[in-house]
Amino acid sequence: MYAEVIVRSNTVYTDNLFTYKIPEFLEDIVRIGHRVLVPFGKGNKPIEAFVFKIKNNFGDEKGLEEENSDKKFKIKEIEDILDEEPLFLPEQLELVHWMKNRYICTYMECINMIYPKGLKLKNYKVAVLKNDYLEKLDSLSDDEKKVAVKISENKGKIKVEKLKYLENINNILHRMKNKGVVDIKWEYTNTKNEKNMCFVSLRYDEDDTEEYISENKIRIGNKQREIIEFLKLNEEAEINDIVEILKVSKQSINSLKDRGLVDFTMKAYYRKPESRYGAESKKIELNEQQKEVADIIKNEMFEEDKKPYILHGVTGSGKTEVYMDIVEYALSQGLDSIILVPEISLTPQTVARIKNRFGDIVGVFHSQLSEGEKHDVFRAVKKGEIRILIGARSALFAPFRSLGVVIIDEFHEASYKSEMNPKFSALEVARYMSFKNNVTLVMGSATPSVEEYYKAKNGEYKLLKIDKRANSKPLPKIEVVDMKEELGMGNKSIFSSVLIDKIKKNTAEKNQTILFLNRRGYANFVSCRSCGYVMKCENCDISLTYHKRSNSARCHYCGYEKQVPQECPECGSNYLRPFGTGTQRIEEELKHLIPGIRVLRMDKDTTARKGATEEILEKFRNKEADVLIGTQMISKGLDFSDVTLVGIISADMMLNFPDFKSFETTFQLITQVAGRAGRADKEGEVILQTYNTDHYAIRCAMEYDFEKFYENEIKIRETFEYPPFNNMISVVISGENEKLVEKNAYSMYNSLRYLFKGRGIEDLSFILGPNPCAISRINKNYRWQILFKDDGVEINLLKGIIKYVCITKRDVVFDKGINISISVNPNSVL
DNA sequence: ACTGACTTTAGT
DNA sequence: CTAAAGTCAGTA
Repeated sequence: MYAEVIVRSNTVYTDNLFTYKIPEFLEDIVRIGHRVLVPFGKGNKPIEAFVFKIKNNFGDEKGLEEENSDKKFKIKEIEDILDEEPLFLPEQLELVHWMKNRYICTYMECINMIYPKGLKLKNYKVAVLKNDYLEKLDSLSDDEKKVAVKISENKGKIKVEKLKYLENINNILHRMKNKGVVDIKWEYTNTKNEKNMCFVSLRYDEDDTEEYISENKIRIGNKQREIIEFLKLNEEAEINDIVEILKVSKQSINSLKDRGLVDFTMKAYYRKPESRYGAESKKIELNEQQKEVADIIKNEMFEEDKKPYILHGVTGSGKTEVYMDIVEYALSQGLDSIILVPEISLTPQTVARIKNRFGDIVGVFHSQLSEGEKHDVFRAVKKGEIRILIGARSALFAPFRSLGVVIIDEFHEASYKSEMNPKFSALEVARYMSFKNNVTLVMGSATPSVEEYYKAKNGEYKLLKIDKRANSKPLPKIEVVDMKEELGMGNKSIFSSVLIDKIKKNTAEKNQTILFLNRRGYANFVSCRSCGYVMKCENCDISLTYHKRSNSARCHYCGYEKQVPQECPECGSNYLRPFGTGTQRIEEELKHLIPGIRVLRMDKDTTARKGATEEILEKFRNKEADVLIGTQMISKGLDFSDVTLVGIISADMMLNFPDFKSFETTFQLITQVAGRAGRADKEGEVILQTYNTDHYAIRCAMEYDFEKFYENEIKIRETFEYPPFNNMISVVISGENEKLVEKNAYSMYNSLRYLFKGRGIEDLSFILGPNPCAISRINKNYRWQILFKDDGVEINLLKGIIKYVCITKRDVVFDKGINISISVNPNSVL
């Protein structure tokens, strides 16, 4: 029998299935999904591998019989299994296979998603002295003798790593090996990054213990006596606690165990990621609309060919309640659920609500967990201790055995597309899972993405709507303020007079206000009024943002920071000034305009510290502030009952972003931010400041007319052949050497042209570029891009050729020091 | 990419 | 002629 495995190595060159023979002793044991140990490479280095397929014979398709094929390879044997049970379920490996093809990445990158590195295989080389080395000692040179002595001091065996401090050690060892003094071997350890706690308890009850002691004439020391007395009072105690409390040694506890007085029980210990979420538990009766939607989904849960659902519910319509109702039903039917949220740290409220409703069976999974913590969560899922997992996109890969429901909240969010390999879209993966395993998929949003809505209209999803708020209040009225007029009336402030008046009034009435601006820092950029010089990052092609507190200019891409000089470095004038508006400036001006107002600011600068987000939100909830100023972060999921006013400072900022999704983003952000107002008993209102009052994204948002916005937007997408009408693939070529990057971009283009020509494709208008990226330099790396649309070319052929050029023939096409990043349907093409 | 094997060069 | 440095190809 043979196994096809994926080997763990961090290169693209070994991204194939490798065939190994299954030794007889493992034939009945090895299964698909097992982690095994295989010898790899010329040195037969022991490495970790994952069993993908098991076959009775091998090479039947390709004619690779051992005898007559000239391309035959020598087959090695699997050395051993690394875990008793297979690590992966077969459907997980199918998913890996699908993702690899879909997102043009390696097997290992996909495996890393379903396998947080809690188990590790460490391999290392050792030098072993041969038994008869003393006889050959005379033939050794001085440095060789030194090494021999060193090894013998180390009981005749040493990790080569530990000799690295000696110069030329590899050559010395090589010579010693030739002289027959040492052996060089590979060894490994298989470590589990799992913690167990050892609990100690008495084997017999109190009286029987004393009887046992006297019967067996056991002599007990003072310390041990203490331990026994302690255990009589405490049924069970963790071993480290006993050591701590009684100031005894582990040895004394062990000796009690050896003499049969106490028992040890090992229990899995899970690193508990701190969970400080406000507790607020109120079971809410679903209203009619909510119930209707939930019932449809619940009734179809066991139907074979149901479609995924898009739940289009206005802000404040209580989608979370619907989700919970569905999850509860699934649970009652023995099915597990995954709930995805955009960025877990931003929605502690949602997490808290779900935890309060379902208790201990709720797990949390997100990218800020350490690898060990992730491993623990997956382990608990596997054991069935977690039945409901709430988390960011990677929570999708949790090893549930009977997954019934996947819910994706705010599915329009960009963060569902991974920026790292595998650059997967959580929506696509969830859809794949729902088709493959008949999972109920519910994707909810107040502002569905144009792409998915288009698919829904084409019947790929079942569209469900909730158009009333749960509090049966109307959506907050949005008032548009034309900032051009304000300027005409002589108001140069960033606040319109209407907004300031409303904030004052709202504060006086003890209500709270949220102000939204999509830019952190104090000012957009620092520029010289005299010569037009703009301060730029030294590592990136980005103008620096002004931060007032440190009087410095910062790069929001790489973190570069520089003091703002007194004089302009170009012309020497002292007219260097910050321009534009950021959240810091809003805070400052607001405090200036309304003395005594209490303001909280929430952006990447104030939430960098762990737990800071929760702190700020908690303060705001406790009404320690009148106004919350924030960026994107405050647009999602926040639910404060006293917020009755929302101000959107500058809606144009996002509108003018050079990306085909910028209108959609603007519409979504306005709708979402506006939705923060008036969520409880009080009605809310929204002030929207803009220079662009006539833009359809703003007009439609103002009227809460999603359909109208969609109709406008989809026409534009169609005209310009953007998604959903085409798939786009972006390949970014980057590196520190500007000329080399350009050269490589062109050499990639030429390879592509050659390959397409070979297939009779002459018209290459579906390839855009190569061009420098819109942000032409990030972190010292120059960036060029080639864009593809699958227009006039079959997507799989396109992918196949990109993969061939960028991965298979990578070292032929590209120079060293060049990075390639491939993204299928990227969020942005900057 | 890494590693072992093979090739060339430098040094006595 | 040997040791060290450089080059190359395969990974089952």
